[in-house]
Amino acid sequence: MAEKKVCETTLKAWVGLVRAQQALLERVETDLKTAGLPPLAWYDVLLELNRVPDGRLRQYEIGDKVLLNKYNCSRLLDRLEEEGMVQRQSCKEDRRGAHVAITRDGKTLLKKMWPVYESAISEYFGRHLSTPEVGQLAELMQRLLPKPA
Amino acid sequence: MAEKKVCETTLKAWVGLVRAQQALLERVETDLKTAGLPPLAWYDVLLELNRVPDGRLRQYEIGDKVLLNKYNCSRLLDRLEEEGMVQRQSCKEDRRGAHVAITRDGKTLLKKMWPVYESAISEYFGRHLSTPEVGQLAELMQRLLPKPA
DNA sequence: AAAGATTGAGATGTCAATCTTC
DNA sequence: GAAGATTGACATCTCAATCTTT
Repeated sequence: MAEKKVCETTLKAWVGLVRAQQALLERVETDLKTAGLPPLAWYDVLLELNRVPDGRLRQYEIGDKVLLNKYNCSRLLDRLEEEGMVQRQSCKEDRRGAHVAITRDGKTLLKKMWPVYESAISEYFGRHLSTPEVGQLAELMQRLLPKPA
Repeated sequence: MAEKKVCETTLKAWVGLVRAQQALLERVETDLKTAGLPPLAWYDVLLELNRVPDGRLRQYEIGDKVLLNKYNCSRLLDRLEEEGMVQRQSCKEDRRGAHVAITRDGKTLLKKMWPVYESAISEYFGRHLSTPEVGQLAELMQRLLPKPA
């Protein structure tokens, strides 16, 4: 609880970070929508599911990885399941919860979204930074993330 | 329309930027809520109004500065007005729209929110970066913002 | 027709309460 | 009691339609 003051440059960096990321995300979402594709949140969830060998995770694991609270996670998965992108499966080891598995349609959607997403990242983000700059930025962002400990 | 590919480090920086900013904002909002204060969006609007000499702006000017679309701007100002933080005034020069003016209560709220906000920025953001790093970050973010031209 | 702004309807987010299993 | 998850009620966001003035 240090309650320290903040210098002018720090404030400028903070405001820049918030505004830039906000504007960037908005552009990416617009591109996805224009292409008739679902929002980035869908991509995030499907990507995490696709990463693991058996293509399924517990709901709370998804929530942790994608930075979703439990309410939103429940409801986002409702929509994904309704559209057939994931499937909830009862969990033998822990009957409180369920597994969430990516479906074939979910994998197909992932493949359809990536080109649009990648193109947007390049156009609005990568294009404006040099190689050392993205390295530096990646390192700084890593440090700002909450400790996983 | 370059449609370029994106290298691994760029992707890492992008994901880090999104995740870090998301986590940071969430912590700041939590601190404000814990202190019994309204969300950051209120602060942003009131701050912009407080910046200008006569303490009032057209609605679309606020929308531009705070990166709000017109729907949200209308409704956010409804809430601010309902709580007596701003006041809509008819605009003589352009009768399509109105001026939005910050009230005495609005200024008071601004003063109450800042210590909590500043403390959160320091704790979650400034604390983790060196002076040259915040400078670099500010510069990069500036470059990523949409051109004002 | 375009710009500034509002509104209704529907989608999504949030909080507190609840349920089941650990 | 705590963890995983769901649900109802309410807040907020989003889109399309609308209105007025330029």
